[in-house]
Amino acid sequence: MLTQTGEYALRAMVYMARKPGEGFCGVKEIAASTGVPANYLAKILQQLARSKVLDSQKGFGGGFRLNRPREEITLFDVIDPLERVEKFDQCVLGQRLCNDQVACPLHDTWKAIKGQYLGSLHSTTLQDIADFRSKAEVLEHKSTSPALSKR
Amino acid sequence: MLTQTGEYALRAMVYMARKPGEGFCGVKEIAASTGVPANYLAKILQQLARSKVLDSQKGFGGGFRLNRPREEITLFDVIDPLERVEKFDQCVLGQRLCNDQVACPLHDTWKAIKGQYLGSLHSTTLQDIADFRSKAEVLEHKSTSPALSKR
DNA sequence: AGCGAAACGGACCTAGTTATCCTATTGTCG
DNA sequence: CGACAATAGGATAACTAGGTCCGTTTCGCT
Repeated sequence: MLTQTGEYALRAMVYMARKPGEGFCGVKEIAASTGVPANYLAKILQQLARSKVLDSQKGFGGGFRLNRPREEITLFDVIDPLERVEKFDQCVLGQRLCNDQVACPLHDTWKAIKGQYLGSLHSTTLQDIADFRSKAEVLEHKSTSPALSKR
Repeated sequence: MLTQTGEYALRAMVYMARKPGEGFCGVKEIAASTGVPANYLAKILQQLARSKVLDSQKGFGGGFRLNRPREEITLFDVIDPLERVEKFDQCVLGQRLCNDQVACPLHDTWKAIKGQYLGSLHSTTLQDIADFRSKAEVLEHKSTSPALSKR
């Protein structure tokens, strides 16, 4: 479903999206909080920076931060630069020619499955994830919730 | 979305499901028709035989065949024995404890995405795929279609 | 200007997946 | 029974993804 790399990227992005404030956060901090190997995470974040999802800053006090507001970054934006998405366009049965007109037996079925998946990735933003509150939290703050007025 | 191995398995199974007759088909035949490396395909089919999706027969005239009627084999049955499905149960964010009660921020979202995918795999049978007719075929046989009376 | 903290980039190592090859083993046919 | 055709299964090679290491560059701070 997700490669290890894609999963790591998601962990880091969710971490950053949920962290209050606008400052840069360092690789070490993110790695420690998400359990991702620091050196490898650095590579991943560099790729995300290259694809303009993240913004990076060298030197003291530097690190990474979201390059756009949370609600404008989808799960697709995070995963797309890291996984072999070109395979998505290729026919599962290996036919050279396979499209809506000339289709392999699996085409319609697989197109639907693929569509659902990509649709979900495209329609879910980091905002949606960041807004999440566990049931425990919801119960705890049910009556006197200041956090919900954020919006 | 699918590993190479899973894709190859699907190709072979669709081929067998669409092939008329009940006899065994050899690895070489399937490999030639689906473009899958023959030796590797043999390994895959052996695994599918071990997981009771296929039936195998050694010796002259031997090969593989579906172990159950087409309509009782789902895409999930084909892919499940070959891919690391245990990962599906693990929290994407890496939390040791993550379930409906105590959940990570991604839990609900990812559960939905996963559910759609697995649901599709479970609800699509080889019969559904085998029944497929391309638009060209549909047009060709539109008026005098004997094939549709199969059911 | 000099120091240290960070990302950047390249080289390299490791492990898992994909693919090949070779030797059994088991079946059919003459 | 012997020849042959097929799967079964083990060993191994090739490739790719995952992961580490180290020197370089860029920045903030004093």
